[in-house]
Amino acid sequence: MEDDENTGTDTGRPTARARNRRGQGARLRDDIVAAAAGLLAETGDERAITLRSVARRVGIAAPSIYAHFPDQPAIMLAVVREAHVELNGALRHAVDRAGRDPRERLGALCHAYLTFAQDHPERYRTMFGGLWMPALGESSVTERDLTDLGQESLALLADLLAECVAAGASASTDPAADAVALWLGLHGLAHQRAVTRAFPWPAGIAERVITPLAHLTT
Amino acid sequence: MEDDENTGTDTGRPTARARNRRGQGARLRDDIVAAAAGLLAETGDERAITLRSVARRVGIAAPSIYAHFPDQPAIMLAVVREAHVELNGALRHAVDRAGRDPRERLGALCHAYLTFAQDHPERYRTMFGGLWMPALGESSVTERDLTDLGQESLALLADLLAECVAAGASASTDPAADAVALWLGLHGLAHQRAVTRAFPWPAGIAERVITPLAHLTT
DNA sequence: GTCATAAACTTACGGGCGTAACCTTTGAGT
DNA sequence: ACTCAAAGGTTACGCCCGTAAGTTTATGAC
Repeated sequence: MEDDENTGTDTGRPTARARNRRGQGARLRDDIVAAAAGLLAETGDERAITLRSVARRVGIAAPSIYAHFPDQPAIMLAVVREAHVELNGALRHAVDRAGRDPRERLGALCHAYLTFAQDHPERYRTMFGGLWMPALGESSVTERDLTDLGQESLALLADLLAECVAAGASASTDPAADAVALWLGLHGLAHQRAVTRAFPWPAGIAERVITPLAHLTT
Repeated sequence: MEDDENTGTDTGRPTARARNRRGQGARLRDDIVAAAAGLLAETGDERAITLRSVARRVGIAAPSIYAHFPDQPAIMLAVVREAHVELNGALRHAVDRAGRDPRERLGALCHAYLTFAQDHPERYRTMFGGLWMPALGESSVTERDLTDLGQESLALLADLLAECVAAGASASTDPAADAVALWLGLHGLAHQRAVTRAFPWPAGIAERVITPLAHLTT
């Protein structure tokens, strides 16, 4: 039936991959991460990211992953790291495009955050859903690896909020702490949107969250 | 080595279960849900809830679950439903104990919500994390089953916020919509706490979220 | 007592998974 | 030209999973 040489085991490798050059072994690492990210985007289910499925997609044998990742959680961590880099880039880009008014810059940041989550729900869920970490002690991923992840975007948010305070656009008395509160509101909205598409959202829910939490002056 | 009669297959049934009486077949259903909930609480990983693991814990054979649940997602839904009932009970209890001052009643509700999430992180994650639903079209669980789940507690929150407005304790102009915003803030905090224990929480983060979102008057 | 039937069991198949142990290709340096 | 290690492949073991098909047990109505 199949004219292929599927003689025995599960070498379900559709795209035979060209072997890398001598020093280029690390390029496979990036391909593995990209494949995992693609798998996540297509299936929307992080359970679909398994050593074998990733290997199949890359076009390599499953054990070949061991040379680059000790674990499946390690792959996850790499995917999440990359996603955070992308998120931070999108946030910075949005802030830069927003001009100089601190209030508009903060608004741009918040909306870019929400847009990112809405455009890539499965990625957002994986970044913050924390499902792949319960087996933490058994995996190669440490707790520090996780806590450091969101700090950059949070710092960006805190900076912009402080800008708003300095410009008189926000009445916050503790921008660093209120930035956390604001982020929590954004996260709640972003996460819930990423989880259930069907929810009776009131109109203008984003502003209803952002304006009070940022203590924006009317 | 094992003096047990493990003759062949995986009937790893440690606690031989007494067969139910004629009309009491539905009691096993409750036991299944309880076992799944226990499994979730102990492992903290909803992936650990599988047909076979649940069956092992109940003390029945895996296929016997089919008589009560068509799916593994169906078990999940039952667990989440029960958890929501429990949450609503806890919220009501807290509100009742809080006396008559609307503002204190609202505060009690919010803190009870956060406490529930902190006391049962894995349950909270499962209730709102939405990991078990990606394979939605393939399972017996419909989208309606999910959207209806949080409505009761949300309605309770909206009622209390309206009470606060009536008593002059809140400046909200649209309690129903602001209740959603307030819930999102609570959810963001609760979820993040349920996901990562290690996070640089500022002091009084809960009030920092609740007070602005509820538009509480100082 | 008998006996239909609810309640649950047994067996078995096919598949996916992680990973240990070993083997092959290939290109760079000599 | 030859080697040798990097990069990756092969095979295989053991485990767990969902579920289809048929079978046993014991309860309660007659």
